[in-house]
Amino acid sequence: MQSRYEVAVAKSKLKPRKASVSASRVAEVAGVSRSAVSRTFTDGASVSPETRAKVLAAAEKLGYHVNHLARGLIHHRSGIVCLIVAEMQTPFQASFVEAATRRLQDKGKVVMVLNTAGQPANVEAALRQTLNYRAEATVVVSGAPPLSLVETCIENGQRVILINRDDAIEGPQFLMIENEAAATEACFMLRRAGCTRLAVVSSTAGTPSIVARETAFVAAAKSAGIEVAVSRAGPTGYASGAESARQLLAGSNRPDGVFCVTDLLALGFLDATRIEFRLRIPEDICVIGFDDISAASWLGYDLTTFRQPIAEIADYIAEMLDEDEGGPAKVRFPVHVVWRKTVRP
Amino acid sequence: MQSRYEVAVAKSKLKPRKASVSASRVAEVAGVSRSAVSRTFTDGASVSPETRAKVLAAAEKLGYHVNHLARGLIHHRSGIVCLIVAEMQTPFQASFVEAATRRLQDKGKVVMVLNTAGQPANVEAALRQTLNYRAEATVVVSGAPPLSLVETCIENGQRVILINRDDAIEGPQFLMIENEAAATEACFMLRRAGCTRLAVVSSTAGTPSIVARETAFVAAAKSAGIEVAVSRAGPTGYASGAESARQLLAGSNRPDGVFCVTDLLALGFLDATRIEFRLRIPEDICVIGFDDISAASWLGYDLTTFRQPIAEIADYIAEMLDEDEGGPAKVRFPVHVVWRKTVRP
DNA sequence: AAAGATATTGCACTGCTGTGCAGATAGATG
DNA sequence: CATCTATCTGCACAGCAGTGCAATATCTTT
Repeated sequence: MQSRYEVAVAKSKLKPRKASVSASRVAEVAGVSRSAVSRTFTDGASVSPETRAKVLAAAEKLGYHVNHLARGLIHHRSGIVCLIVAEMQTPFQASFVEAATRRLQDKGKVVMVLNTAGQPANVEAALRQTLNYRAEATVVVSGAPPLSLVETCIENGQRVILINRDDAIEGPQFLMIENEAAATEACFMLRRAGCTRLAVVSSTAGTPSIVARETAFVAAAKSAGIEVAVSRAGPTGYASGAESARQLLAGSNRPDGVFCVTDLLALGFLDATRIEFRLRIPEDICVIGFDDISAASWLGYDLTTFRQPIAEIADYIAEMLDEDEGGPAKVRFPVHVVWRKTVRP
Repeated sequence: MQSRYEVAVAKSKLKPRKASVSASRVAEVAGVSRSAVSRTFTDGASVSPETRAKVLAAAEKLGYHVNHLARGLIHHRSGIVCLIVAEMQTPFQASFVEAATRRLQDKGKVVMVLNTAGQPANVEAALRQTLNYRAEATVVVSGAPPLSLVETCIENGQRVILINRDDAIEGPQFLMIENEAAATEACFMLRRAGCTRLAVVSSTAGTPSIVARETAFVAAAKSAGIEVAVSRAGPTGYASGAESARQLLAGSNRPDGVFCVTDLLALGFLDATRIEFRLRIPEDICVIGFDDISAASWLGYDLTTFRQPIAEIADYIAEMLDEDEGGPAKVRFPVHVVWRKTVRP
């Protein structure tokens, strides 16, 4: 009894929801068979012009739209691409989502955004959703996916693309930014500007990108015989950058060249340095950021930074999903220096 | 022959794509009927503990996940909510998408993001996609939807939610920000700070929100007997704000109180004012923005602005979609002043 | 132990669309 | 006019999962 009752409740909650018009309804109105309707909306199918016209007229009149859920069921292709992302209100992530949705739509795909809200546990739930909706591909922009689930996705015919990760697993495609090369270049740029006391401003987030940039910068400096001060004041953001400035500049041995692993960190660092410590940039301290978010080019900042090739990555993903064969397992994208005014030339 | 050939080509393009595991496969492995599998994954259905265990074991082993496309087909509920949005890399839009995806996911929905890429024509295509995927609801965050299509959506049982629009049409729900009240308040704040020469910095975008704020500010000033200088230097963004500063401050009768209809405009205005004209804020000019994007609270800006209740709106949408009956046709959300340092108290 | 109540289970049908196949129609050709 | 062919058309089945209904198994009660 109990369970019956629950069923009833569930049913009433999963209310009918006025059914939408189907192909059979259109066929009825147009006076043709349902097959004819289906063929009218299938590229390259054989329908006479008259039938086609009748169908289109009826469809227009009824407001018929092909049910992609049913279509996907047959073709084993839902047309859905999932984007798993956290912190999507931050400039960099937001730009990526924007670029990806645009490019994928151009290729006829549709994007489902799964927000992990920063909770690592949610990544698993998100991957399960990609399976539930039979997504053709999943792009993991942030977060650490459970590898066993990634394997399940691949076994189920899904393409899996991991951005800026480097796990030891066969199957997914890895798209990576040349973080190390950029960090090494940053070190070189600062040294050439005459900086001798280097620091790196990082965060406690510990994502692969952040760690790679931080580590590579320290290594590059070390190989030039320079010890680097590392500051991680909190999560990756403006406030942490400002806090790092307070920590690094309070001491006596203050740095004169700083690499911030993210533009947001850099902007916070810049503001605190100028406003709270009244230091001049780049005269007293040179600063380099990473990402080239739009605020980096604002009048008050003019931040020298590295541009991530967001559009190129989005293009690459869209192109690749269009092809039958997946591309190479690992692709690295170069970053480019954007020279502005926070480093002496 | 021609068409047959095309069919063949199309078929080869719509390649099989390794089929994913289905309930019948699980039933086979578990040694039960397909119904039992279905019941195991249906809340409140009647299955014995042993059967359930066998099914779960087989499902786990095979990596089975219920096909929500098929499930949606039966229930007439896809679980999909569409967000139609443009310019989603801007701070405000990005925050809204973030909040909406999070709240809707909490309610068991999944969000499909349709990027109109700023092309008005794409709004129509986006609405068609919502119909194709049988979305339960569509939230139009930006862009002007063709009203006839909106009607089609509603006739097909879809909920349609328009943000900051005011069209004369029955059916959709309108969620609106108290733009007028805020703009009027902004005028009052500036006058109380002793400003006598007012200006409004707007944009050429002409979206309803922008226009409403601009118009209400001008009207409020007029009723106080003040003529307002209006500047629209370009699209809604930092660069236009800076350009507006150049236009407004170049003349002799420079304003001493400025309402920028968007924070991005305000930040551009602030920077150009301070850096290029060497004016002090708030001593020489008071500035008020709108949105309370995160950059507004950065050290260098400290912008007095209005906070849009993003979280509340997202909550409201999520709650409302959960209920059977749609809420009232129009709901207005209040905005709150965030006092910082760009207006004299 | 027999009858009645209850919990499970499987069958078969539904929802929506795509498509192979066979039959029908129209057009071309000798 | 008869025959062949190219083009359409409709039937029927497939793809996946949910569910009413009837049959079966299990347990309770007298």
